[in-house]
Order: sequence, then C-alpha cells, then structure tokens
Amino acid sequence: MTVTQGADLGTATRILDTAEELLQVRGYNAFSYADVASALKLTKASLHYHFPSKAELGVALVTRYSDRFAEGLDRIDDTDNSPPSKLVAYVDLYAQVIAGGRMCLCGMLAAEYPTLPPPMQAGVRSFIDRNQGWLAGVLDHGTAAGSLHTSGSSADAAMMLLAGLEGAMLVARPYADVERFRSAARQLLAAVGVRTH
Amino acid sequence: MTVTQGADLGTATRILDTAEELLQVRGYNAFSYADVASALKLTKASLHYHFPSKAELGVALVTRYSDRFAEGLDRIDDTDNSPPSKLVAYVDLYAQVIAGGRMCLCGMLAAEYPTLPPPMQAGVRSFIDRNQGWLAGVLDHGTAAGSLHTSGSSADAAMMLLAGLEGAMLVARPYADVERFRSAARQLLAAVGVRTH
DNA sequence: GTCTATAGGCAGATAGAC
DNA sequence: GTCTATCTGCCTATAGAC
Repeated sequence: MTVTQGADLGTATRILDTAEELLQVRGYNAFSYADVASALKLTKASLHYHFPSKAELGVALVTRYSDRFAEGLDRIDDTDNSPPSKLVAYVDLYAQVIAGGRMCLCGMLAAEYPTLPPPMQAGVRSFIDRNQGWLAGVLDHGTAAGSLHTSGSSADAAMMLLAGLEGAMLVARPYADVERFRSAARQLLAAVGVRTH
Repeated sequence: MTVTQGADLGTATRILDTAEELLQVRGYNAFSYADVASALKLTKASLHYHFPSKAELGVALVTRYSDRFAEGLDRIDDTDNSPPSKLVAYVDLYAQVIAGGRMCLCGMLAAEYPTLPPPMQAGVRSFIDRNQGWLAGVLDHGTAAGSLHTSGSSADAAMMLLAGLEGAMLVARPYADVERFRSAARQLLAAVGVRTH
C-alpha cells in the first residue's frame, strides 16, 4: 500500500474501477486486459504487475463489490428504521447500478457462472447468501411488526425479492430504461406489503 | 432443405442443438466454433458452410428459441383454460430449462446484450416483448374473471413476473438447485393471486 | 512501477481439394 | 458437405530493460 490519498487513487484502484465497469457492462468473458489498459493509457504488462492473472483481478472485483454492497446494507440499517423503508432503500441500491447502464456485477457473474474460476464462483454465492440473509432478516422484523406481509418463509420471500431485482435489471438492459426496472421493483415490493406512492 | 426426416436431424439442426446448449450454459461470448465442432466430431470449416459467421449462427439460435417459446405459449392457450393454470404452466416452461443446468437463452443474452450483434439484440427484445405481452393478456383475463389480482397495470405485473422468473433462474444457477427456482416462482405467482399447494 | 518485446494459444474466418 | 491448411488478429501471460 502506497501513501497516496484523496483524489490520487493509486493504480490498483483505478484498474479495479475500470475493470469493474467493463465487467458490469460487457461481462467477465467479454473484456480483456487490453481494454483496461487502453482506457487507463497503460500497457497490459503494467496490469499484470498489479493483478498477475485475470482470475485474481476477477476475485478482487467480486470481493470489493460484495463488501461495498454489504456496507450499503449496514448504512441502511443505520439510517432507515422501519422494514418497509429499508426495502425501498435496498431497491435504490440496485437503481443506482442500472442507472449507469450496468448490470449488478454478481448478477452478471451468475450468468457466466460455469465459466468462472472457482474462487470467483465462491464470491458470487457469498454475495447471494449475504443479500438473501439480510433481506430475510428485514422481512422477519417486518412481519413481526405487522408492517410487511409475506406468503411462505422469509427466506423464500427474500429469494423472490433478490431474484426479482436481479431479473428486473436483466430485462431492463435491452431497453436502457430505468423506469422499466423501477416499475418491476414497485410490484415486487407490493408483493411483500410495501406501499409505494 | 434436404429430404431427411425423423431421427436423422440434418447437420444444421445438430449444430443448432449443440450451440444452443453451449450458449445457455456458458454464454454467447464463451463458446466457440471449435467447441461445437469437437462435440459433433466435425471441423470448424464445416460449421462455416452451414452458418458463415458466428453472428448468423447466433441469430438463428435466438429466432428458433423465441419461436419455440411462442409455440409453448400457444400450447398453453390450447390446453389450460383458467388464467392461474396458464401461469403455472408458464412457470413449468422455465423449470424445464433450468432442470438441464441451463439459463434461459434470452436471459443469458440479455446479460451479454451490449456485446451482441444488433440483429441478435433485436431478437432478445422481441422475446421479451412477446412474453410480456402474453403474460399481460393472461393477467387481464384473470383480473377480469376475478381469479387473479394485480397491483398496478397488467403490463407492469407481467414485467415483474418475467423479470422474477429470469432472475430466479439466474440466482439458482450457482446452487444447481431447481427447488430454489421453484420456491421463488411460487412466491411470484402468489404475488398475482395464484395459490399453489 | 512501467515499459518493449515476445511467446504460445485460440478466436473467427477463408481457399481450395475431395 | 466435409475436409486440410492457412491467415490474421486478439487473448493471457512472461522476460527483462529502464
């Protein structure tokens, strides 16, 4: 770790930022070291200094994304108190992603799953588990308090929400239309008793 | 068109079958002519005789898949009369796909969308439009008859169902667990008033 | 840390014999 | 229709100078 700070991001971080966008837009199998290098005006060899193999770069990308998403969940827990408002904030997390023409990084990797290096596969599962677990917790609190209503177990309802949001990003992409995502998300929230006006 | 029939499928069809599976499992950007050729014990050059470019093969795959799916919708219309039973049959269409470890072909292509040749992109949108339209029709009939209940427009509810099912396939893949898909699907159907036992 | 140069392999695609 | 042979280009990755 160098002593750079603030706006001086450091090369490793800039590589991750560029590769992250390429991964979310095109997929892991459809971007190359050459793409990242040309975007950053570096050479491929320099990238290999920071991330020796594409698999290692991929693992770093999944880990960072999943950890940042978990931080987002923590922020929601600190900010929004009622389960319904937590779910609305959760949807916003996804809306921010798709607004940039991107797919959820782990949703993209779920599609490419069989082609991924095993450590990346584990990262994808971890992302899903963390999100499903968090959602199930919110749903449990909400149903106990009477502000949410699920049919079936909280784990199943959490699965439906996660799947629905990932799928809504997926089918909204071809139309480059955030509203398509938002209306699907509203319907999903309505399914667990959240009223959005 | 040759005069072959029955079990003698014809090379073009065998190519499509093999490429379709590879596409649904690995994605368009993660399979090659070499993969298809080795599976069929042909050479790459032979494949190019039937499908001059990968883009043309890709278009043929989307078209065939989308048309077959539409035939599936017609069969449901001919077989199941009540809107709720139509939706259950619709879910079964997806369940058959994921049971083979595959992703919906057009869901996969939606993820890879920005990297696809424009004619393939059009095919993906067409698939989504057809399915959303069919679902909206079923929902309209169901709500009119009182056997289904949607919050919001039928188009929005159709979008949610389509997104939810595509997403359920996506997030179920890493666990190779059809039950994960089925429980999410049950929740989605419950959201429009279908009771499954 | 970043570079030039290069290796070795695989991609999609074509020419031409059979 | 299917083959062998080949082309061109891009891929991931490495060696070694600066």
